Amino acid sequence: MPKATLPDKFKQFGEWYDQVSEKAELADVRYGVKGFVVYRPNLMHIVREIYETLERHLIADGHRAMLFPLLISYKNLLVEKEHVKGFEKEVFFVERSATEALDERLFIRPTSETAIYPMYALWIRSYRDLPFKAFQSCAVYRYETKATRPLFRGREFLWIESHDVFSTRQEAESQLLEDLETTRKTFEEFALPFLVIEREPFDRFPGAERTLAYDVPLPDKQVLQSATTHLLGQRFTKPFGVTFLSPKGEKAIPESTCFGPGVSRIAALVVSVHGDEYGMVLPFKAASVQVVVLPIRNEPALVEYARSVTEKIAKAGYRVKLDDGGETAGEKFYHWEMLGTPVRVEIGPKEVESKLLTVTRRDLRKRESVPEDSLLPRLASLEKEILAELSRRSWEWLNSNIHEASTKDDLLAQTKGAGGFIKFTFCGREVCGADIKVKTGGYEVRGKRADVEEPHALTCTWCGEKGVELAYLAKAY
RNA sequence: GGGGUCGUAGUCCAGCUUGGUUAAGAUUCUCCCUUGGGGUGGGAGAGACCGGGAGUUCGAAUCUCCCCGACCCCA
Repeated sequence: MPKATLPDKFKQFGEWYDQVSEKAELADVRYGVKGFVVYRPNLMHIVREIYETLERHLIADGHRAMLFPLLISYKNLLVEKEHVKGFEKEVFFVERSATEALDERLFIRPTSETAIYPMYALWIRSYRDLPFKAFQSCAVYRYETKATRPLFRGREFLWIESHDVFSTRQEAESQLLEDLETTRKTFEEFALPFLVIEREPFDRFPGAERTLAYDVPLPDKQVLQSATTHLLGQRFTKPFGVTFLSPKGEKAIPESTCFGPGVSRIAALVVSVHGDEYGMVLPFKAASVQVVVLPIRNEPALVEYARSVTEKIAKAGYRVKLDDGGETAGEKFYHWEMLGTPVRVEIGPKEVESKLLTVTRRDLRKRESVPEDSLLPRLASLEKEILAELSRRSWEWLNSNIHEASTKDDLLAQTKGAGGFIKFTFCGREVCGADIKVKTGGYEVRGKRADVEEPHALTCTWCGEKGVELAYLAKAY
C-alpha cells in the first residue's frame, strides 16, 4: 500500500500547507523579505488560469482591461479621508532614491482608487461614457503587521481590481450581482465553494457603502476572504471630481463600484481545498499537465507505445506529458500525485499487448481499464467527472462547516467545538460584535448572506437586544 | 500590540549543557551498476564561510549583546 506523503491537512493544516508548497514547488519562501514570496512555475500556471478565467468573465460582462502605475502621488491619498484612515498604517511610502530625497512624496498602491479616479475624472464627460467598466490585473502592496503566510496574507499579493462607474445607484447596485456572477462562474471552473456575505457597516472596506465578501473555510476551519465587491456610491467620484452631463445637459455625479478578487488567495484555495495527503488534486483547468503518460519501465517497446499514446492525447488538445525518466514506477506515481495531475495513463507490457490502458484518476486515486480506442472520450468524461467530484466534495466541506446557535450558551459552546461558520441572530451593533470577539477567543461577525434571505429570531442571540439579521460568525484569516 | 520557541548543506536535523582534530547522519542532486505494475539496493562524488554583525577568549556552531528571519500561543 502506498504511504501518505503529507500530514493530515485537517489536523495539521499549517504543516500540510508548508510541505505541499515546498514539495509541489509552488511558493518559495526563501526569498528573504518578510511577506514576499516567489511564485514558481507550478504555482504560476494555476495563477494564470485563475486570471484568464476572471478576465474572461469580466470582459463578457462589459469590462475592458487597463493598467495604472504602481506609484501614486501622495496628494491623491489625502482626497478621501475615510479611505486614508483605513489604509494609513499599511501604505508603503517612496520618499527617496539612494542618494537624494524625491521631489514629490509617492506611495505604492494598496489598491488603486486614488490612482484611477483622477483619470476617470478626465475620461468621463457625458452619460454616453457610462457605464464605464474597466479592470486591471496587478499586484498590490500592504504593509501587513500580522504574521504573513504565503498566498494567504502577504505584503504583496496578486489580484484583479475592477472599477466601474454608473449614472444611477440602481445600476451600481446591480453590478454587485454581476460581480457575484463572475465570482460564481470562476469558482465553479475550479470546483471551489464560497459563501457570499454582506459585511457589517463597521467592517467594510474604507469608503464603501456596501461590501459583499466571498468567504471559504480552509481545512483548519478558519475562514478566508477570497474576494470582495463594494458599492462605493459617490464616495470616490465626488471628491475626485468625476462628473457627467445627463441627457438633459445637467451636471451629475456618477455612482461607482469596485470588485477585487484575490488571485493569490484563490490559488491558495485551489491548493488547500482540494489537496490531500498525497499532494495537490487539480481539476483539468488548473493543471499544467492534465494527463501524464507513464511507461512503467524505461524499455524501448513501452516508451515507444507510450509516445504514440501521448501524441494521440496531445492532438486532442490536452496538456499531456510523457514521463520517460529513469525513476521506478512508484517514484513517478508519487511525483505526479504531488503535482495534482488529474489523470495518469500507465503503460506496461500488458497494455502494449492488449491495447487496454490503465488509467488512474487523481481525485479518487482509482485505476480503471480503458481500451485505447475509447481513451479520448474517456478523458473528456473524466474531465467533467473530476470537476464534479471535486465540486461535490468542496461544497460538502463548506456545508458541513455551517452550524447554528440559538442561545448564547449554545454559541459559546460552538465556538469552542466545531469551528467553521456559526449562524446566529445579530443585533448589528459593533460593540456586541466586539464583545463576541473577545469572549469567544477571536470569532468575528462576518455578516449576513447576500444571496438569500434567511429568517432571524426577534432578539440577538448574544446580547438579547432586538435582532436585525441572521449573521455568520467565524474565525478569519 | 503582548508572550514564548527556534535559525547548522536544496530539505530534515545531530553536535551547544561542560568552547579545542576534517561539523556527524538522513534525504536531495550527479555518475556507474542493480532493480523495475506504489518511494529497489549498492558504490563513488557534489553540497555548510554553522541566519547577519559585534564582543569575550590563545581558540566560538557552542558563551554574551544587538539586528534580521521563521514558527506557536494570547489580545
